[in-house]
Amino acid sequence: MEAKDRYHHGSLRKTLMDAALDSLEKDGLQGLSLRKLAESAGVSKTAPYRHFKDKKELLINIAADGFGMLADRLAVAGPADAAPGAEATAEAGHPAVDAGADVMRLFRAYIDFARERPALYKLMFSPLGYSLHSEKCRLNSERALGYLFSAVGKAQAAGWRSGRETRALGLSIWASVHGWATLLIDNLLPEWIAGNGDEWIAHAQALLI
Amino acid sequence: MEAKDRYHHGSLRKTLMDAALDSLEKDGLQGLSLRKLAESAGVSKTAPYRHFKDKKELLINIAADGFGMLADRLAVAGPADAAPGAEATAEAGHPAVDAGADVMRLFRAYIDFARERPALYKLMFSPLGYSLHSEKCRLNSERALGYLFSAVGKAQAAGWRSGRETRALGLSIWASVHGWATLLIDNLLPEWIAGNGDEWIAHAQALLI
DNA sequence: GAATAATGTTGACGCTGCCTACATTCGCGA
DNA sequence: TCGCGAATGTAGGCAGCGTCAACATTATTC
Repeated sequence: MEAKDRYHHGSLRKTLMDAALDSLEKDGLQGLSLRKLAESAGVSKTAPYRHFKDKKELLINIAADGFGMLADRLAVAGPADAAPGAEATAEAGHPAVDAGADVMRLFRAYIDFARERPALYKLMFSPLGYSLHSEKCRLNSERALGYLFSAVGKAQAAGWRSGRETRALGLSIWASVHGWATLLIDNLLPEWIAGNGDEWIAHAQALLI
Repeated sequence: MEAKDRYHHGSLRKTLMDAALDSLEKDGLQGLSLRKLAESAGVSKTAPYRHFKDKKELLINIAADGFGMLADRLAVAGPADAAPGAEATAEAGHPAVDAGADVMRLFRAYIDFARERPALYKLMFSPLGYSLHSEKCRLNSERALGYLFSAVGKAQAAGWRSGRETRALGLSIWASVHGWATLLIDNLLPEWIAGNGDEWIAHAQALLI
């Protein structure tokens, strides 16, 4: 925006991260190259190495942010009593009526996120196993899963599948939602369900409800 | 094995496919390069292009074979009456007792396959969307899923979750098993479940049973 | 046996990640 | 205010990759 001809960029790290996210959305993980990012930031091809040890480290940071975004989404879509101004609905008091509904809302939010940012979601769960090597990745993913697990626990307390161990049920739900997300993203489902709509929900409920 | 100095390889295509599968298991998709495959086959770097249009076409064929292998696995692990010599158990006649057991056996076989050949499994469901672009891929994957769906249908006929639509339930089961497979493969589960053992089964049953 | 198709080779191009050596600028302590 | 070290950016180069075009060799077929 300002003088472009100064030696130091000023905020190259953030610029590269933003550009990487854009590139991911546009061309996928395949099309993301450090050199292109550098060029788009108006900087030489090796400048990125002052901020990231290598390409993998950049991607790990992107993935970590992705888990953060997912966690934020789930937080917003979480159980009513976790959202601000929830006391009202709590007072209204129909606790056990739609016990599974909260879980289903998270399920939905999770998949919405994955479908909005498919390349990012794939990166987050990519072959390189990013989430294991980064503390930030681990923390954010644990936060995201935390919302899911606590919703499952509360739903159980309200009578939904109360017989099962919460830990086991939570992991099963996670596996299920992750499976749906990847199948939807990769367009592996038959046409009568793979559209952009919510037809998948009716099917997913066959197992969940 | 024989004279190595003849101009034509004789079975380069198959050799390349085998080498590709090996490379996949050993170094993952990342480490697979056409040039290395060519060299391991004792052939020049561009020779593979006489048998595959490009790298992607090779991988699509590998993926198609993978779906074939998966289908074979599921066929063997399928409902007892589909296996040879099953009349005996059928005569014994406890049809509805463990209606979900057949589904669970397929579930197990599916995940065993994925864990034995993680790189191949990931390729089969990789970002490139292989299964869509190849007839062989599509047919083999449909065969594999066919076993799963028919097991679900039979289990329903025997009383297991009989209220649900088979198509929806089958897809949900597939999403679930696929989710478990990828989470296990990528080591994203907590240590207390991610071992090589079958601890995951107890957890998966929390949703399935 | 000659024409033709199938198969393999050579050399090159552009792209990539990343290394080493060097240049510029920033920020802090004297 | 100066100067020095740290932070940041640049230039050039290397090896590996997928792929293309041109050419060589062998198999097949009339």
